[in-house]
Amino acid sequence: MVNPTTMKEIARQLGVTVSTVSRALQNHPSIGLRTRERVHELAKRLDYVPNPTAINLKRRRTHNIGVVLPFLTEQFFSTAISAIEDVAISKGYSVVVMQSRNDYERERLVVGNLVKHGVDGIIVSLASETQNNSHFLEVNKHGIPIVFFDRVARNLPNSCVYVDVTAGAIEAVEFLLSLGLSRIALLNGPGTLQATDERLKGYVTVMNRHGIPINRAYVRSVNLSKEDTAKKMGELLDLPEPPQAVLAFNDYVALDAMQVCRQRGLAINQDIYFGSFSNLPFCSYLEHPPIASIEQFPHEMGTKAIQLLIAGIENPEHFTREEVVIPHKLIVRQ
Amino acid sequence: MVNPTTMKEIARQLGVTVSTVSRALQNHPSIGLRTRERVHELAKRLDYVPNPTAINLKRRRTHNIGVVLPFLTEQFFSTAISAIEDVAISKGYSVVVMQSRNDYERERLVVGNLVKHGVDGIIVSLASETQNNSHFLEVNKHGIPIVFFDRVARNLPNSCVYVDVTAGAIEAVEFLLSLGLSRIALLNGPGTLQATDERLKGYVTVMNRHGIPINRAYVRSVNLSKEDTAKKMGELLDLPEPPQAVLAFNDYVALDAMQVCRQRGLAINQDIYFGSFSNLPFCSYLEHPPIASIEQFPHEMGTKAIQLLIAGIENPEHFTREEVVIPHKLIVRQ
DNA sequence: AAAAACTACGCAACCGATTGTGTAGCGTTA
DNA sequence: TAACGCTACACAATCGGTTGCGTAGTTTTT
Repeated sequence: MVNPTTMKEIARQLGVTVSTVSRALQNHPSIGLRTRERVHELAKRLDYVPNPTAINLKRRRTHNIGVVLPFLTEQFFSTAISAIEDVAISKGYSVVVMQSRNDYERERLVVGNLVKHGVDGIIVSLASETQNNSHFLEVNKHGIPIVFFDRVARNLPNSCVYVDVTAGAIEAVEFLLSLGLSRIALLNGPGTLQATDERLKGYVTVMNRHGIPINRAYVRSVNLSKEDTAKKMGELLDLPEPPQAVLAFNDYVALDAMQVCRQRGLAINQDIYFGSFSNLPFCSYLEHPPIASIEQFPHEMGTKAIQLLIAGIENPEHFTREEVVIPHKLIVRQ
Repeated sequence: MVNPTTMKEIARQLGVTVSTVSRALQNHPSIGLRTRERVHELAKRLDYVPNPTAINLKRRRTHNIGVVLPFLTEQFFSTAISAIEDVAISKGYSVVVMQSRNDYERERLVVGNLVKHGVDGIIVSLASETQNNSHFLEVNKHGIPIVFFDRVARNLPNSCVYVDVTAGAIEAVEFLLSLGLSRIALLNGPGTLQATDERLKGYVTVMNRHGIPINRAYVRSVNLSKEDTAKKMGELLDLPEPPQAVLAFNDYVALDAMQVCRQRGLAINQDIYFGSFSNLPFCSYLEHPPIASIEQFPHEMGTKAIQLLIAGIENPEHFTREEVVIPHKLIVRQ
């Protein structure tokens, strides 16, 4: 069953040395034509597959790239990974995935695993609970390049790829205002996420710009769980003057919030409007989707992230920190 | 920047041999307490991380598991991977993902990559276009265990995990009939997929059971692309006597087909009903979801698949082919 | 006090490749 | 024909660990 065909075996059967076999398989010019042919032939007959581990040991490279993100099941991330995997394969790398589940401890753990595992580089989208970046400093100390995407840590010396969420939030809020909706709530993400601050900043900017006083009760944080979103949305609706529109942290939050609205008999895009981030593909199947969503192009983000990472892996000497801002786009639905 | 601290370096600084360092780090009893402590101390000071590649080479194990499936972006698969990754981590393995994009050639390629990569085992959900399994025989020849899940190849000597789709189809069709709908169409998958046959078998079984003649025009195959689904659904609606209900290959097909219906002014769950497979979570956000869906429990499938695989990796001598049938469940909505 | 038994390491082979260098054997050149 | 140069391999170190076995030096046993 097992097939431990090694160069040594081929060498033994042919009465030559391992180095000859190695060179023959690489078509090294210093090996005679006859010998080369015999080696290739026998290798094929014995189903020889070079041992990648041995080669990695010699080359001090594994051609493995680790990817750490909150949830594989969120389409935003699976789309990004899909793009990452695509580029990786085309460049001869493999992708090792680990999910943090938005849990700081688990993020530490899996990042450590990747280092122990011996990846050549790591791509990370931060867990929402992460407030401490020491585990990444650790990775840097080992000379393993990191690239952050979407949920980035801009205070670290690593490259990152993200969209200008503040600008996106500004566009989204402006759009909602342009519909004549002035009572706009913000169902924001957890305070640990930079993306949360940025959305808030955009929101505040627009409100100020239009001289609309900010209603503190309209601004709420959710921990991204369905339950918390439902609770916070309920609180918004219970307000004496409930919002006419809600800008949600992302489509998942929007959907969960919209469900609460429907349960209370509110008609989406009529009694209440939603704006959100991500523009997830399945929203196109909804009869009443969020009226506007900021597309963040996860495919492009993933692609850019791995390109930066591979560049960093293959040219460590020319490494320079880069911040790539992927253009976002306001998608208005029907 | 780079940190190539090796045992050799530790040994040199401490004036002992590498074997002593190795044993000290493993807390081998034959190493004196004093020496052991000094080694541990220095190792920590130098940020020593054992080189996994070297260890893998010695142990002839990489603790890597390859997973090949059509699309990471389909929630059914990302849920399965998520479960796989979870178990993998808890057992000390890492997951390398590759998507086949339902393309036979790409499947061959990535399976080959995984072998070259040196994974300890592979989990596969077949590409819809795959009609030839020689690439898996190749893998078997190298003694690398494989476990198939969901889209399985039952003619190979490998274990597999799947749901009884035929039984699911039977339940779904029976349910549609119980609603008084007798003109039921089947928007099936590609003929290369075993799952397609099984759905057909279930469909035929119920129709025969109820003495309903099978209308050949009601049974169509789609290649799972949105366009093809739209085309075939359109053809169904153009029939002189269009179906009252459609059993779709999965939720994606159902959604694409439903969209065509809506565009033609048909009300879902009123003018036409849909049954499908997968019960994707986001269907719960739809106002008019497919009335019934067969839940296939991707999380359980993934979990079972990797358990079988790891068992096969760790006890190759007791390997026995297993076919695990995960119980499905008919979900009726609202 | 000599033999036996430990203790605490060192030595060296090994995992499966890659690669720099050394060298027979043969044909060329002068 | 002796010196020289090629061709086509072999030898051996190396990547970074693991592990069986051997053995000084010390302690325990008789």
